[in-house]
Amino acid sequence: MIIEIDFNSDEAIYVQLCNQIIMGIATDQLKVGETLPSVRQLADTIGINMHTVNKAYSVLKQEGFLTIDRRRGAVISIDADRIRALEEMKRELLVVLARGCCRNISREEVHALIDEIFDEYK
Amino acid sequence: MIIEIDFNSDEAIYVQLCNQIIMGIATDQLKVGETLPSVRQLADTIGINMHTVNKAYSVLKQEGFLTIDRRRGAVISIDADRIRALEEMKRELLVVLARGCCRNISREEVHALIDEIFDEYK
DNA sequence: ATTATTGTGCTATTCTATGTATAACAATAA
DNA sequence: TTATTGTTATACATAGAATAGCACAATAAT
Repeated sequence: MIIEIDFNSDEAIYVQLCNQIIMGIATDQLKVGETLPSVRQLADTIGINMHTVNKAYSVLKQEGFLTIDRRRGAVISIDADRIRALEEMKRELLVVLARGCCRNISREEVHALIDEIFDEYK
Repeated sequence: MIIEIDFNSDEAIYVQLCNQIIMGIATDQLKVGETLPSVRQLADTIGINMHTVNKAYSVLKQEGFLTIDRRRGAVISIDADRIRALEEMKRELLVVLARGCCRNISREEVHALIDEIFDEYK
């Protein structure tokens, strides 16, 4: 899987890494059970520090997107807490949709956008 | 309009302020043409520094949610660049929906969530 | 068994963002 | 005239982000 970091972004590198990996899972480019590269390996590939990758992995572990096994390394394994996920999603959507609503983006346009994105996801 | 800041949040105070004001516009609690309190006044009400409020207002001005008039102060006035707003919304939704998709949140559940939120908005 | 690689922990440093604090200025309102 | 406004500038303290180097025990590869 190709990971691209925007070093000019105001978003932290480890956050970008987390988001790209999560989007990789959503698009089925990364499948449950697959292993990610070691922190040193991925850091070398991207050209960043080992600890930055380690932080991303730690966050993903904390959020329940992967487990870290001594033997196999970082393994994709979803801990699907649907209730918490729905609550979190609503909190985030409230902010995102407010911006759109102010710009006169209609309910239908958002629905279309959702479908468009879901078609790319599994 | 009531503004509540969570000082234990990891989100910056000025970002919370921006989001609450934008959500205030979306829920029609703040209407176009209305004026916001002066930076010193609002800072005093919330119990934060003047510059923190000023930064929030500056960001909102930059993003096109209000204009700042010497005479009237900060006035709500939406600069509706729909195309840019749609692009920005898609970028944000890609990240939010990926998290939900991994947690097996269905397309229909998201649509329901969108409707639920839009019912609160204008 | 030896070597290499792994995740993890620790300390340290640099840089940036955030929030607070004063002070000052010109423009406007009272 | 006086008070308040938005704005700008500087300074300081704190926290987060990213890098760097070192070390350790556990595992994999040879």
